[in-house]
Amino acid sequence: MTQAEAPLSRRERQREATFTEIVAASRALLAQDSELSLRAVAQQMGMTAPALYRYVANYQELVDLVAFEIDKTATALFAAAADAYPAEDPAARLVAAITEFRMWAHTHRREFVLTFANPVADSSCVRRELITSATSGHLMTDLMFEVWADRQFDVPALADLPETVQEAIRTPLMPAKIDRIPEESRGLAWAYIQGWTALYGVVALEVMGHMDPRLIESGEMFIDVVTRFAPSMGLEGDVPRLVAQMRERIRAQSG
Amino acid sequence: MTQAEAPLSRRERQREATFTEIVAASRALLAQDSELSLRAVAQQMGMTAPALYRYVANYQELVDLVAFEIDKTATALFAAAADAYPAEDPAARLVAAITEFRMWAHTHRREFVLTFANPVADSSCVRRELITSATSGHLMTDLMFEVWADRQFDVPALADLPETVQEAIRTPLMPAKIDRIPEESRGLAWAYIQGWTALYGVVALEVMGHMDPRLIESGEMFIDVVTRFAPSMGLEGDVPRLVAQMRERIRAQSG
DNA sequence: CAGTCTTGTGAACGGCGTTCACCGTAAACG
DNA sequence: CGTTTACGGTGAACGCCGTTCACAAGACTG
Repeated sequence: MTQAEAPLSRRERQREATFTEIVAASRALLAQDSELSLRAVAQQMGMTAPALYRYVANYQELVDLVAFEIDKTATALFAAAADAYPAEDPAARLVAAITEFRMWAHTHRREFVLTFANPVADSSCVRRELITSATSGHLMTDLMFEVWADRQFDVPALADLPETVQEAIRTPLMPAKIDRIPEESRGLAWAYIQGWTALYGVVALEVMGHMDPRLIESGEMFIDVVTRFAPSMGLEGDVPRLVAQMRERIRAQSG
Repeated sequence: MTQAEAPLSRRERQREATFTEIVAASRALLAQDSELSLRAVAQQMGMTAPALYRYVANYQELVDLVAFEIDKTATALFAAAADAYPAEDPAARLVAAITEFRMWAHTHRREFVLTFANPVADSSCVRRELITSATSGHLMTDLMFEVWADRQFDVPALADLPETVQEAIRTPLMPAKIDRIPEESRGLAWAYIQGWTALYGVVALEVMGHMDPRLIESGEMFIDVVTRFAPSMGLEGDVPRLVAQMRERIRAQSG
């Protein structure tokens, strides 16, 4: 915004490169299920730990940074899954992204916990700032908006919602691209948060292992949650095919 | 079971006492927001860290032990909250316990994360064993059973549920006292897991801070989740008074 | 009494986040 | 051009952590 073009000086480019290398090294560690530590990251880059403090204020900031980056690349996966379905079928696209989210969470437990189940440090500016611009939130809201544009399902009128909810929706702090939503349908944002809450509940419970292993493996609770939420998006009739779609994706992974 | 009476020898009593002191020291640390570490626990007890290894195999086992104990004492709180309402009003009792759970989670973030949002270590026997006998699960199932006994709301027929769900319900690994449920109503267990998943979603999201602070503070999403779940328990007509009950409890804390 | 088993200790190892003094070198400046 | 400055790195150190191990003192057992 402030800087239209970026006349990155040599130094700045170097610095940028190191930043991305830090993230890459961190993700490599997580991928190979090693512990994420400053020393380990430094070693992976052929540096020593104190050097990292030139780029990051402390350990927590590294975690936040990595979490944000994970969210970004994971979101690309979800988007790709959605793009396997045509724009004319927004319901299938939304379900595809959601299912991909669930599968990703299971194949990337560490990353999931880091990104979505990490108690956001009290007022840690860095994280808050990043969370506000979280990209997975944007994608999901977008996909849900498309479903709404297609089906025009009922959303609660703003006036019917509790005051604090109205405030939260009117000036959202969390990731949401509500600018496309017409004023009279801002209740859609509330529906979005409802859906995200439900989705988060199953997936987190599954990933944390606080659920019957057989239910986790089959994914039936996940399917059930989506199924119960679908009608509120005007998708009653689509439930069978959407369930089939989810089952297929789940089977693809386990088989 | 195997030992009817307990002729606890002096040594055994001493050992038992030390065990409870370990848990107490750990909880004290958590309460004062200190880090939970073997060394800290030992110091709190006037011991040295290695001594703890006489009681606990490793750090994770201490955590599991403490988590189980936290669940136990927290459950007592939830039960007490339920007991503020008469047995003739099982809906109010259930809602009271659930609301208390939510409030407790907020006032005991650390404990909540430790107990309910801790990735259960892969096949760590200790934890699995304890989880199976988790007491909060028992309480909630009981309270929900009472609602069912009162309202006789519809539950899915076992035959209508996916196979893996049937298995999971017939031989539950998770905490649930299903013995009181008549054979033809075992679907109630499924309804219970649905409810727990929804509840877990909001509360975890709130506690982790991955939600608009204003929604967290007002608790409106929590209320919304309960409200949307109530009809499936035959509580459509009770929603207004139950909402009032929740709002009162929430206000009592913040105000 | 002697012997064993239990429960504690202190020292040590390796690893962690973090700080600090220090040093080359690349950029910026006059 | 030379000089100065600031950046990005180092190694050593501090105080934590979980964990191991040899060892000692005490309590039970026969």
